Amino acid sequence: MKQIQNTKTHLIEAGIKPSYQRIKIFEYLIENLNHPTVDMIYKDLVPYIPTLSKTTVYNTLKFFVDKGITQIINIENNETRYDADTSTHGHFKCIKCGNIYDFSFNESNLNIKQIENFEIKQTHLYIKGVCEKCKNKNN
Amino acid sequence: MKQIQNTKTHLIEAGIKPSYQRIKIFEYLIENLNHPTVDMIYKDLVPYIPTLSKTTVYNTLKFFVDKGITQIINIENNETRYDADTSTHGHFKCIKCGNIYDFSFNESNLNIKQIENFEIKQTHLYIKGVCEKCKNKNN
DNA sequence: TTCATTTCTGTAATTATTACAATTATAAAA
DNA sequence: TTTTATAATTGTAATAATTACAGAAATGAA
Ligand SMILES: [Mn+2]
Ligand SMILES: [Mn+2]
Ligand SMILES: [Zn+2]
Ligand SMILES: [Zn+2]
Repeated sequence: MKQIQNTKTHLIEAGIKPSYQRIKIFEYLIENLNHPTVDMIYKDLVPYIPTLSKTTVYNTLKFFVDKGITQIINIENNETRYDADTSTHGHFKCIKCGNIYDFSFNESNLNIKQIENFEIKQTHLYIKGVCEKCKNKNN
Repeated sequence: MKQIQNTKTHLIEAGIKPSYQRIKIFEYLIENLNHPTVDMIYKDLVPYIPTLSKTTVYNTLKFFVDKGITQIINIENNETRYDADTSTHGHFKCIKCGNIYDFSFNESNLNIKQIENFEIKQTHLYIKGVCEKCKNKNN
């Protein structure tokens, strides 16, 4: 994932006016690449921004997604997660500990025949299973 | 996808007592492989089963998933879809017409390094974009 | 038929998300 | 600096999907 030095500059470059809340929410995303939910972001930030509204978190994330600096990760229904890494990469969700791990994969290796003439915008790959840590624990 | 001749037998083989509702819901799934939502299933079946409850549709689908004869397809958050084809296959969602297309892909080609020692239970791949029909329409 | 168990149903509760109007902040114009 | 317009944030209400739960109905054995 491309390293981001300055949050403010990164927001401006994406056409986003860098308000206090937006900066804090985006910084949270790049510091917590564990694919947090709205609720996690809100609960973790509200002690530092007591006036923060959950609606702002929702609105801001939607805005980030529209502007292309955040992507939505759908693994479990009813829990939308967010990722500041917008590159195409895979996610592994451990069914024991719940952790979500990033991994890279080669999209071109998939060589899919049935949708050859379709226009691809986004590719999402996720795997569910048991991570190495949890596998070793249960032995 | 493996062809299912007799719904009743298929349910029994999966350890599911074939009640009237269960048979109808499963038959709906194999006749409508367009990955319906609970709401679609309910709305389409209730004219034929006037006493049907949406809760039954929810419960039955959960039961089918537990017993391994149905899988959940998560593409859009807030819309859980169901698929009687439990084989590992990909889904393409057209952002224009909303149709979901099945496609096959070679899982073994992925050879992902980062999760080599992880135990894989399920692999989900979905692609978003514009299908061939919609692409041609907009020209 | 009786009884126990399973399945189904309807309603209420819960949770995530969105709509919306009011408030606050920002920044340009006077 | 004050005024004014616009944008961002907030809080509450509304919506929608899902789950909890208790009662009714169906099933199947005793
Ligand atoms: Mn990621
Ligand atoms: Mn499918
Ligand atoms: Zn784990
Ligand atoms: Zn289409």
